[in-house]
Amino acid sequence: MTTSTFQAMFGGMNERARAYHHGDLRAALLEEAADMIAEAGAAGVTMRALGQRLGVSRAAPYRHFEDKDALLVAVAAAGFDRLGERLRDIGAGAPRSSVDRVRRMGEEYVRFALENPAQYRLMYGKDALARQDHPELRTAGNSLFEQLVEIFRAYQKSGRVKRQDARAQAYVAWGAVHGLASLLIDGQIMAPVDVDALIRQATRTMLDGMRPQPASG
Amino acid sequence: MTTSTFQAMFGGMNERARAYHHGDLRAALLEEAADMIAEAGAAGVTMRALGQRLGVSRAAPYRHFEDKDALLVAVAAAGFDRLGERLRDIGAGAPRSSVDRVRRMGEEYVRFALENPAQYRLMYGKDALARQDHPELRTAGNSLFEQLVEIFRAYQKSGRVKRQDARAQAYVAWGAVHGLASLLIDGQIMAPVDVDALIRQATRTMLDGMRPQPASG
DNA sequence: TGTACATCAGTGAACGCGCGTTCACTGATGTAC
DNA sequence: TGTACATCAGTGAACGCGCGTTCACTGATGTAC
Repeated sequence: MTTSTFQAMFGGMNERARAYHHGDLRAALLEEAADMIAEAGAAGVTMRALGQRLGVSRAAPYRHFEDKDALLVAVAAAGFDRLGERLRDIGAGAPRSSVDRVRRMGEEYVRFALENPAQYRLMYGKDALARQDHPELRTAGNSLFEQLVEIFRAYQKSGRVKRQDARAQAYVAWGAVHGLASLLIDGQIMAPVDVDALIRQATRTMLDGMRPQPASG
Repeated sequence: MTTSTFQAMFGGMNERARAYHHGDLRAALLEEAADMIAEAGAAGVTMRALGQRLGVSRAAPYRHFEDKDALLVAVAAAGFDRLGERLRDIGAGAPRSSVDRVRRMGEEYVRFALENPAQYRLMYGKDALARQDHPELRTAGNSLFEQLVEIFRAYQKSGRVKRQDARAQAYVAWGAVHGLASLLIDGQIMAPVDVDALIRQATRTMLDGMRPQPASG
């Protein structure tokens, strides 16, 4: 049974992978864990199932990660990197107006959450707090936020946004997209809704609210 | 040991409560569960500890709630009721401008979450989705949202907000306060921040962004 | 006012489950000479 | 080119834990007559 599972899983791989040593179990663990998270949430990841799915013993993952938490931290950190890259790509894309660029980034942020709900929760949910003592995760999360602050700092130069503490602006903007993303992935916003339109409206509202206002109550 | 715990817990209560029958175990369970949630989150509630803390056997709670989920549903529903009441109180308070009223409601919403983080998560977190098949919870949640939609419908009459789908506006506003609340209670917004100022800025930005705009890009 | 009885709200012991993790081990690999 | 050996990455069995829940039971309560 172990043999057949093994063959089924690695039949297409090179000889090396078939051997006693896996080849690159660490990378495979990260990938498989990300898949399990996508399928059943972070709580659905068990070290036992993880080994089994890779055709490896239960104890094998412990050769590569100190414990389950360390594994989840690595997956979450990878998520921060991916999201950061997607936002950077938009910033570096074809030249557009600065408002447009920031708005697109906000929309992209929500889209990332919708495409990777469980991983997003892993990155920003309450349990992420308990993992803040892993420096790897803290760094990844912080640097993504600093990226956001930089965006607002640059944005202020356009005159399309109030000149005030960019950090506070970043928090407000982050709150808006994070809130919409959370409501959507947690099933709080029900069926007959045009999600794309809602995302656009939310980011637009937030940016409009940050524009320098003519004197008015 | 059981005896002394019992006396310690009920020493101050009337004779009835000391007896074999608890008196009002159902209400006591709800209250104690809410306390446990506040202390250790919803995941920290165990049926065993619950019984023990009330000086009652492990099995006793099952006389009043079909299972653990039913108990949590009841606690969450109570949360919706409390939050709804707090928002209604503001609406019914001393007359103010309509902007001011809505802004205060937004701030109150975030404050509720900050004061009851674990219960708030229970109400709106991902596991709430799995409990949507309990009609009690669904109703409580929906009616709070409808309350929010009504607020925007009334608010539109003031001319201080764009006349458009009040439902979509409600989602956007909800997203903004929910996002800020979530970031705060999940520890994503770090220390040197004036939380009250941030809450004010976020609700204000959101409402400013909803104002009818003079023609402009 | 007294009694039989149905019903209700407890008890306490136990079942069964899935989990993270550890342990002594063994096979494979790479390297020094 | 061959060999001894250290090291690394696996194995598989087991430990121990806390949990939700069930079960047969018993004491307390309320009610019909």
